[in-house]
Amino acid sequence: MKTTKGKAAARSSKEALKPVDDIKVGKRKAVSKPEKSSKRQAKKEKKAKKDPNKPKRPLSAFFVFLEEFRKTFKKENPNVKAVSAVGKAGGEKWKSMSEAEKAPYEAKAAKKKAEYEKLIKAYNKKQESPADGGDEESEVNDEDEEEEAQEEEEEEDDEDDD
DNA sequence: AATCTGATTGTTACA
DNA sequence: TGTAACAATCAGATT
Repeated sequence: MKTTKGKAAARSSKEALKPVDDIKVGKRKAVSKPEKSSKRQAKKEKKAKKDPNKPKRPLSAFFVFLEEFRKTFKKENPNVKAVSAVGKAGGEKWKSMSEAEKAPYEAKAAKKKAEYEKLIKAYNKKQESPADGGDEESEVNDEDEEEEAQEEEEEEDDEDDD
């Protein structure tokens, strides 16, 4: 049962038709120490959805850009239904973009990261055993810490000379 | 039916 | 320090 082992091209026959000969892209993992093979968690949250409160990792600038790119890509390529197509196209475009272009995306990603830290902290707290013999300074109030940090910071003041 | 896969890069987390 | 896996997406594919 190596359901999780599926090579870059094994079961699916749509995009998996790609030649696995020199595809070095799909080998991000198992680069030199596959001995452990002790994955901390499942690969997707779908299966390991045991903790619905667990915050997902912050999307990287690339992913933030991808979300927008996907719309555009699908709009111009409504026939393309392969996720890999957008991934590849987005990847190349991303590399083609200048850091100045990625800047706004990185800024967005930075916010996600900040929120993630906050969420993960709260998540850790919930996991921790609150029943700790000690003096707690009125910690939990209603065990319902809903996020409420909606701040729109637009720091765009850098366009003058050209 | 529900889980899983592929592909991109970045980022996070552990040893 | 470095590796390893996951973050979204979408429709097919597999269990």
